[in-house]
Amino acid sequence: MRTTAFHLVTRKETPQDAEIISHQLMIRTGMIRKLGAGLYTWAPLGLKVLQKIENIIREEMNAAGALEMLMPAVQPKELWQETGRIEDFGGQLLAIHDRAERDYFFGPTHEEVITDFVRNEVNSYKQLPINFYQIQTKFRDEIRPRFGVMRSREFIMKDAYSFHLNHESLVETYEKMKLAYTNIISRIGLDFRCVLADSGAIGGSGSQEFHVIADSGEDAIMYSETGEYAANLEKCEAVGLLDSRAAATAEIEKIHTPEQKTIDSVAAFLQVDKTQTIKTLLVAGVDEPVALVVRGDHSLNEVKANNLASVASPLRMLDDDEIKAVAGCDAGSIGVKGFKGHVVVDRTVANMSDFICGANENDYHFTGVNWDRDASFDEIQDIRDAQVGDPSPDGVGTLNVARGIEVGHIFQLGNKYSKAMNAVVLNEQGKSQAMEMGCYGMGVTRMVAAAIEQNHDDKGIIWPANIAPFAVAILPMNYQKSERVRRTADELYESLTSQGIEVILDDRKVRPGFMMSDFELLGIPHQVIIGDRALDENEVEYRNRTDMESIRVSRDTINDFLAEQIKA
RNA sequence: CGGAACGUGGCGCAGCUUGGUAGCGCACUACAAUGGGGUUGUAGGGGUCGGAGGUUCGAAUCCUCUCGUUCCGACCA
Repeated sequence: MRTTAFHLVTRKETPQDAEIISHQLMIRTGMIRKLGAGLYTWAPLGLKVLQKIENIIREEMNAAGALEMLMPAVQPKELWQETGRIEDFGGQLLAIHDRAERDYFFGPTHEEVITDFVRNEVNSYKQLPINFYQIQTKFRDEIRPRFGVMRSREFIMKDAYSFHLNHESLVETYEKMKLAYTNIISRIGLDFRCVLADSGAIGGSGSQEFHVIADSGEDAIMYSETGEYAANLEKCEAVGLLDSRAAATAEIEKIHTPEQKTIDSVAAFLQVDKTQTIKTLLVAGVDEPVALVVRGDHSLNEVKANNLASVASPLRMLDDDEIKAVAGCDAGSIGVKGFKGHVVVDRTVANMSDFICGANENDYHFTGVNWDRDASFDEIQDIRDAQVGDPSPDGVGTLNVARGIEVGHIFQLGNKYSKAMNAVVLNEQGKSQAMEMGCYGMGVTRMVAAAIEQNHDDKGIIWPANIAPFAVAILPMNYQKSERVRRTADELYESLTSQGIEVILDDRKVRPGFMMSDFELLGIPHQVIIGDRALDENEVEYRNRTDMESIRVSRDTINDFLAEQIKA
């Protein structure tokens, strides 16, 4: 490709509305352009990268035995009524209708459609297991799209759905998909981690997420520093920190604590460590208000709380008026002693003694509180966020934290959808049986952004070799006037192209500095600078985008040299 | 959805307080010089100021409504 025949529009200035580096660089290089909130046009340059990622995904999915197909993006509302997921997805569903006022959703995911397809196509256990996938545009009406294509509303996802006669078969395919995902992200060239995850609105029994490690990641990944354990913070088990409850040593005492409304201020006021205090949070429950109790220095894990049977879903904190009605005081003084309602305590809290809590009366706290003697709880649950330094749940090492970008999520769905939609097969005994399902998502457009987050410097993108839009950039100095430079550049271009190497030759009439800056921004892995200066010695210059060190290479051997570099 | 801000050529911004029918940088076009790190000069093209309504002799500027965008919080590939 010659730049004059390509669409290359770079920008020197950082766009004002781009927060993170990948978004900035994608706009500056001209890979994407914004059409509206969370809507992006993929320019030819961006699409090249996107398609490379798609192809890697295809190859690995095919190799893992999955079958590519394509389902409609627009889905009849009736399908969603069958599974009752309209509520789960809520406002994220883009509702549309046709001229006859029939209702549709623009698909945010395709469990319903595939299950409908399979219930009609698959009738016998002999057709199982089977795994279908597609690479397709999805739409989720995100409340807050941001970070360019990292969290856009319209995006491209690879989604796969597997069907099985039994759980063992599901697990087998699940493991295959896990391996395929590992291969895909490795081939793309990114540093990632597979972690335990909450299944959220998709549902099912078990799931794992694939996170590309990057400081700008929206998720916190907890991992054992010395072991194998890794989990999304929202899923990461927080072990109880006290082995057993010490005997009570203090008498309960009501203390006047004027204007002390936060754990920090109460602890400072009473001159105790925050670990001696507890925090009581009131949320809406299924039957009655629920008090969720965590240690003062811990934070409530809302995903875990949301998953509790006694807690109303979605999780909702009581507002000031409700708190007053339930506890008889304001939010800063709630406590467990005398609390009327369902009380859920964190594992750590269950083992505390002589602790401090609110007195359910404004400006008063209790000290020396002890379970059984002074207060009681209904359940012990893991409801807090794990913290750096906590013991790893698998007993190996302690936890540390990293930021991650979720690029993939695999689920063991079980029969949630097949039961709801009556997707059954006849088993060997001729009996009707709901199929077991797995589903496996991967954010294709997000992967592009994640790759940039992980591979850039102050000059621009540094593409991993397997997804670079071009492998080689030929940068001729004074292409327009120097016959010699022009001929050398053209010859090299033809030669590399004929070998199937993707080359971009910058034949624009621009100054050297401009051209070099542009290609540093674009991040093409291998760059060849052709100028009269080196040609005087029958040489050209080679630079690798990673280290940017110039190497003089003979004009006669540059072709082989490049082929070697690309292979390496 | 709650909180904040912004909307002026393709991009980044000034002008708005103290109304008098638009300006700067980048980009773009032409010519010339330059020719190894976003060079320089000259000459150009392009906007009626998000939209609607109002106040006024007169509105980018004041008022009202509306649409859009972005940022901070709860969701997800």
